[in-house]
Amino acid sequence: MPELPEVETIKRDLEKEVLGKRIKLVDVSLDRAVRRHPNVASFKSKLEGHKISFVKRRGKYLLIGLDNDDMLIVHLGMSGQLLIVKRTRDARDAHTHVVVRFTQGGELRFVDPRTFGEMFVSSLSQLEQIAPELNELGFDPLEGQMSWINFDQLLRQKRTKLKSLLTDQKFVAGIGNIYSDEILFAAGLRYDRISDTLTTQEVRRLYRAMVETLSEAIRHRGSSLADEQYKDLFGEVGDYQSQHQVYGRESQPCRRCHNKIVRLKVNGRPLFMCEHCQI
DNA sequence: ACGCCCGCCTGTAAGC
DNA sequence: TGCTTACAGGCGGGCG
Repeated sequence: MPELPEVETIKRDLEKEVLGKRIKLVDVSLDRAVRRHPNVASFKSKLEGHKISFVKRRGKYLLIGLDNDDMLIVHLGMSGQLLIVKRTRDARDAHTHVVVRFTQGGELRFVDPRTFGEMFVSSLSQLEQIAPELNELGFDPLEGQMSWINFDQLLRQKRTKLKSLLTDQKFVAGIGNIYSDEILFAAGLRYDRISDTLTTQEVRRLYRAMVETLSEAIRHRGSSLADEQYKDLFGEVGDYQSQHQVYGRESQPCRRCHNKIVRLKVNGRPLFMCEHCQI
């Protein structure tokens, strides 16, 4: 579920809410939520007593730094939520698997019905051992440095359909099924165009579409689809779904040309596009 | 080496 | 009405 804009929204709010707080105790009610650890106790003991020193995002991962070399790393999978709760006696939502309580009061709850999400603790130096995929992430579309010229070189090193490439975390980190469709529409490109055959102008359009779509989505605090799985730290839904051009708009008129948006199944996943605007 | 499919889970909603 | 089936934002592993 949560892609870069949703994770970034959570990251920014986490910075305001948990920076400097000390972890008093950790309660794990589903072992699977901390499955990278040999046992629950090893997860708890790495957190309890430590103070939170930074919050970062890498792709769809949240990194919550501690006052030693360790980080609490969170991946929300498809249905994970992080919630800040001020009153710790308030009833926990169903599927609350991990609770991190602070000495200053309040707690952070990890809720995840489908259990694809997870939490684990690692230092930077242990990451390669514990979670190698984090070290293999591609560039972050919103972290400066990259220009469309670099992007052009990266695209030409591959011969892959654009949809697969945009959702490949090793190529570019943070884009999933929703935003790849929105980006391709904004760029006016079909999902099955091959990455090393784009014209210079098309590469520029794709790069621009990627940066602008993701930035706009963050401005709207992410997308919450019909089932409202995505909620921010405070349990509020995002707003960007109202700006979607294609995702979830099957058979509705394209906002640009008024042709019907089509829904396809590509690599086993739903894909939405305008066959007139995307070439 | 790469692309594609499956499985991991559970809640929801459509279909019969 | 109620049971069954398909499907969903992600990702890693295995197969061809």
